[in-house]
Amino acid sequence: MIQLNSSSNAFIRKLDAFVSLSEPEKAYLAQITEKPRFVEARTDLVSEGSPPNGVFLILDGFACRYRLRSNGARHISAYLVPGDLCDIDVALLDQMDHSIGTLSPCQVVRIEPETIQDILEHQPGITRALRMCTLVDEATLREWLVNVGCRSAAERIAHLLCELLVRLQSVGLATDNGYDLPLTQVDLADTTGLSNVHVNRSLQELRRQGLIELRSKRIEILDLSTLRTLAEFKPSYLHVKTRAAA
Amino acid sequence: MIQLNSSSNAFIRKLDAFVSLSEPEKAYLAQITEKPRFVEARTDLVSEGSPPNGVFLILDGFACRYRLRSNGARHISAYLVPGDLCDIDVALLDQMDHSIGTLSPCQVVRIEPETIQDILEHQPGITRALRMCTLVDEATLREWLVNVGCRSAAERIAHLLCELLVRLQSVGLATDNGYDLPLTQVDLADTTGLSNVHVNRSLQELRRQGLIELRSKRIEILDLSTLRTLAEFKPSYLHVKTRAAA
DNA sequence: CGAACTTTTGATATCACTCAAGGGACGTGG
DNA sequence: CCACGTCCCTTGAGTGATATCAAAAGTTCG
Repeated sequence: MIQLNSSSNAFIRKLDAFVSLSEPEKAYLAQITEKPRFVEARTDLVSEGSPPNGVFLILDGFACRYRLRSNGARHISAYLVPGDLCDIDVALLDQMDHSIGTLSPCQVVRIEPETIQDILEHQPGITRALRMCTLVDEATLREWLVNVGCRSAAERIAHLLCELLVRLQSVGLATDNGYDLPLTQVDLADTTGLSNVHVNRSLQELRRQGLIELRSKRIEILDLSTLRTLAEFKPSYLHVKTRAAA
Repeated sequence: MIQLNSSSNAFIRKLDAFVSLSEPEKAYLAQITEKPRFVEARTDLVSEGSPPNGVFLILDGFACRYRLRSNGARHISAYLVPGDLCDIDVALLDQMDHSIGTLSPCQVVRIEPETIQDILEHQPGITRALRMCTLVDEATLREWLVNVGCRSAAERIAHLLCELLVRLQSVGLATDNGYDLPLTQVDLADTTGLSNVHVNRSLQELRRQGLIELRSKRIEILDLSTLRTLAEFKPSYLHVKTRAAA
């Protein structure tokens, strides 16, 4: 288990893992993130079509980027887990091309455009870490595209579960093999491009093979090695120093 | 037809459309991009696993980002068309998590890390334009994910064709309804997550409906409005001032 | 003119979807 | 504390879109 510093939070831990922040940098980040706001599940933080206004940082809970099709179908294109920040350059655009909403109850900080500007101008270390975050977000998006584009249902789900294990471990929110997963099967379906019925059956298949245990929003990965092989999961795209090298 | 300035190229045209470059900025970019290199089709510019070294700019032809699965399957996660530059911050990472290769014969410029550094430090206007390019690339990736995740075969292909029309128009390489498309049906299959056989049948379906004409690497869109409706294509994610508003 | 690649066609197989309904779990109000 | 509603998970049956395999026809290019 990663030992949590009381003055730390998921965001600081995540950035620190990328660039080894100095104490003043940590203090700066702690000050910015000190008053999180509670947001209920299934609430939009940013809506498609609206002008971007500041940037959101998730400190607890799961949020996502998503789009709605005209037939009502939702597609989730990214998860925002604790420590994740939406794009720092988003102010350059005149309107959002997707929405951001919570999936579970969340602790959220909204960062003002002026603060972002201040970081970009006067905090090179933090800026560097944030740029790396953006690159990793992009790599993750590419990985999801590959996932949906050419893997079977069970493989897609397995890949997603492996990815979340690494991401949550890197912010101290997962044990060696398990983590809280506050998503419904419908959420997973909208993420993987499958129907909820088929997600259900694929999860059962993973359980039947003894790879995972999943109930009441908690997952334990019973056989990580086989699950990784099945999903062809190679964590390098996350650019995290994994504790257990693949 | 967009009238091409002889001192201009696709890259300058693209950036200029985002931020209205000054003459000195255009001159700076012209100087950087003055000696393109010819690269044959199906050649890697950057390989997965290798450390990034400089950044590539496509001035003519089609390239792509792709990954290979262990079973040999390829998935294409982005097209690089004339004017497109791969990520300016890529030097922050220690190794590439995907490959970049040409699909058709290309004119390519390699930009040194020092040049990128110089731009980021001393060319705020250009930097701003490049940051917008990155945001658009990310939005495009999200759109592709939605495409593969929840559209039918014909819709996916239609969407891709609509996107390319807008992107190529923005750099003066498409007429109102047509452009050169130097891709094989296998390339399209690896992009859309379909089999090449099914791409072929879907293209026939689009032809049969009188929506497109496609032969010998040239596509004419015969009924753009219907094609857009079919694909549910909304070009806002490209953040381009389209000549024909949707 | 032949070799290699690309597109097209046909036949069959399969994965995943849809529709429909039953069974839990959880919270709320009586 | 029970009754009820709601949301989520699960199961079954039937369907459909897309994959796979195989081979023919067309194209490109040295």
